[in-house]
Amino acid sequence: MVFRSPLDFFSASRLLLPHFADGPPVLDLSRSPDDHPPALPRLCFSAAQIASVCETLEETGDVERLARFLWSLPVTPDGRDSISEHESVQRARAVVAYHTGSFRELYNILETHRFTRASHGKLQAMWLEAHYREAERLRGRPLGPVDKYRVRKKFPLPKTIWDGEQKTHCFKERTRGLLREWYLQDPYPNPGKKRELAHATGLTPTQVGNWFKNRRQRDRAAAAKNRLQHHRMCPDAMRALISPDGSAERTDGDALLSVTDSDSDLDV
DNA sequence: CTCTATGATTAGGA
DNA sequence: TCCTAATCATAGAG
Repeated sequence: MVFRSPLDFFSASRLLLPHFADGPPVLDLSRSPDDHPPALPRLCFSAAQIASVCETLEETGDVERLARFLWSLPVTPDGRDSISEHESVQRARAVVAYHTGSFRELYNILETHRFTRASHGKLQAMWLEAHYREAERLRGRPLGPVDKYRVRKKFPLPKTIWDGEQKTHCFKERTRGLLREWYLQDPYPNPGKKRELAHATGLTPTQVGNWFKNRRQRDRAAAAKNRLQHHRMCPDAMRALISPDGSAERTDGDALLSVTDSDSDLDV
């Protein structure tokens, strides 16, 4: 036995890293050709240790060193060895491929290994960024939101890094009805009320907050538009609405009320 | 495709 | 921290 604990191995591997080019000692362990995992403690231990090194290097963001470390590992092309089976190792390979611009390799890694939910966010971001960059290079100018949308449509996330969860584009009608009711009663709910509403609608408090925020913003925008339109149609009447001292404070408030019915809320 | 509606995110202020 | 304004993202209608 070479290393007694993960920490031993890790600190050793950090020291040895520059010399790994000729093969780290830990890899010289004899191992059975394949798939009978007789659960040799030594074998599993080593692979797990390598995985742990990958994780740590990935966390520190030292991609250079991570790349060198991966380079030093024995690689079977099909990636079916006990080392490659560790998610951390595949994730590390993906990170390195991404940072070196080896997008083909990145896609291949992401498509051919199943990753757990905890990795999904980061891997999804890399998948998308890589495709954006390729598309960007192809057309020679930065992508706009619509271009990116098309790229996402063209290269859907592989099932290996996406559990199929979909963002809801619209809340349920009942939910929106509840939100509207509460909004009319109080457009600025305190945190307690937000939580209550969240519970009643099944949304998160943040979603409730977003909804109110968007609603206020869109009411104000519609109010401003209305005001402009009225102003154009009958400037004199509008002037009459402005208070005698010349301030226009009132118009905001009453426009705000008038707008709620411009939003197809016929059913509240 | 464009336009619209609507949920989410971000930057900056009080 | 919560707010606003601006903007992004995305589904659906036309």
